[in-house]
Amino acid sequence: MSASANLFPSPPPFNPLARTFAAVPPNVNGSSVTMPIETPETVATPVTVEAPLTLPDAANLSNNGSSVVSNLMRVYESLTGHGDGETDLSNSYGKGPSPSEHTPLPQGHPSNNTAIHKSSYPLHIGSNTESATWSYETTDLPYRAPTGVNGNGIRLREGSVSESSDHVTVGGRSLRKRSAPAPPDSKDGNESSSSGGGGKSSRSSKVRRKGKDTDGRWSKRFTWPEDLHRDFVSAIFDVGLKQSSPSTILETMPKHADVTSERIKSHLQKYRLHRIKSKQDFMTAYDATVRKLQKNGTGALKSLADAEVAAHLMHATVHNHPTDLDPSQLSESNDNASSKSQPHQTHPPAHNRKKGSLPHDALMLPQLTEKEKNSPLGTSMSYLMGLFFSLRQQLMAQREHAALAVAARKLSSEPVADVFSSFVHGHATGSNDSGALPSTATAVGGSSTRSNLEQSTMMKREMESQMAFQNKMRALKQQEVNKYKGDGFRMEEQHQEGLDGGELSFDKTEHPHHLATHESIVSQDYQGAGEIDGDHTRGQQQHGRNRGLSIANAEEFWNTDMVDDELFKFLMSDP
DNA sequence: CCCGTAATAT
DNA sequence: CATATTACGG
Repeated sequence: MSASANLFPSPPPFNPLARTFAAVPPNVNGSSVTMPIETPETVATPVTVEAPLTLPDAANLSNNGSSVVSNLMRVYESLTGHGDGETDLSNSYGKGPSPSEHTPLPQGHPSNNTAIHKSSYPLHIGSNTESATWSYETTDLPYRAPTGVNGNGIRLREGSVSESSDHVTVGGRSLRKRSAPAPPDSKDGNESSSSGGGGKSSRSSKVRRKGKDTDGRWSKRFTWPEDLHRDFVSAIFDVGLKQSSPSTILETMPKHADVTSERIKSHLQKYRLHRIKSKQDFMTAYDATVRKLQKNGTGALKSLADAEVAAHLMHATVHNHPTDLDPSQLSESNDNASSKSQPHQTHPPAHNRKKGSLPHDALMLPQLTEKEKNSPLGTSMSYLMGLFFSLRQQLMAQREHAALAVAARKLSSEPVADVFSSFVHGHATGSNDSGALPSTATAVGGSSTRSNLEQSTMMKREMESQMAFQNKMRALKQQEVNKYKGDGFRMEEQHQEGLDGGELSFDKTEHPHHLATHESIVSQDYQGAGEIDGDHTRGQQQHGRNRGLSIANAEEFWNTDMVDDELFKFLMSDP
């Protein structure tokens, strides 16, 4: 009953946003990703998904409210679909399924669930969150509420469903305002503050007051709805954390009545704090684990969670361990029914697949279960998928560009595409992949070093992963933008010149190849989006054995800069 | 006035 | 306890 638990709901990484992206010329030939449908109990049936995305040109990718990040998040959810949440969805919210056309997912897509809360969102893709589970209610108002209208994101107290209709419009008057800081004894009845004395803030309050004692009472305290939070984060991404200030964010973020600079200021503060704490927690756990690993073999591990997983992967990598992380450890999954066979492996055509090496299969994207989605790995997976799709988009776009611009030239299409597929194919899953990703194992026995990370709340988790994600995306975005510049797109040099805003550079990173603790890791991942520093250390470091991007190693993959350099070089390999 | 941080309130 | 709101100092 902890009401508090819901304040910042810790939902699956991302909520399903409508799969609204409508018609996109399926003409997109080329690679399609094959994803095995994997219902917890049902065995997979391969399905090829045409990513139905529309790719605005580079320009569109960057501005207001249409941050790549949030878009991708939607994209992923859409593609992945939230399982027809057997029950939960019951929520009547989206009762009147907005007339909007959902492009039905490619036939056979597991989730044909509906329950989409439509509403116009910045980009064509989006829609609002349909919050079946989380308690907070987001306003129905379309995001950009017509100025003046108060679309309040104010949280509604317990249970009652908000009707957009009734408006508690309270005439301006701040409900409480505390005046003098300290006079120990003087306790002002703050109830009806006299705006007179102490404070000089002549704030035109926009605070709503509780309408009645009865159920529907507005909570005075504003809580950031998930939507806004995302926009917020996206904004940070766009502008860069270090550049982030209430004002900048405010500009970057889609306008919303309830978002004031002060709110942002506050939120930002919290955001930063969380970031720090998360980083510390992670590093601590990571270090600890690494030490253990150095001593005892990997075998000694009883549980793997979060940082431990990372550490483990790292360790394995360094020691050239073929592939470990036996699924057995990781998955404490609840799959009771299916005992042995791992459904996820839908074996395509044929071919004898050797253990370590994969033939030219299509990239198999596991259908994540709810539980998995919440797990660190699952989350990472999500991002990765988003990344993939995004990249695909980019490629398509580039093809078009190329085709148009230089129809004559032969460099029109071919190269790029192949590179991509080779990437996808060549490095797909290692032997272990098994869609069964860990759901953050719970400590076994007594040695539980409960890392707070496990209990992470949305803020935390989302931030962490998003930061990592954002770093990557930022890089990608930047590169793309650079390319599009001048239209002729030559990839020669990327004299990075920040696009709007300033120069951005992602992580400066070093990749000591030793058993690294802190230093290396820290500098990589958690640097946070938009951290800028003068130093542009192009990742010239070679990632020795990193070449194989196995999905299984999502974490590692994700936490490495390899993506920025290697991958891109790979994908966009220029002539 | 804008920001970041610390102190409070909820 | 976590998060939002205010106060305060640069």
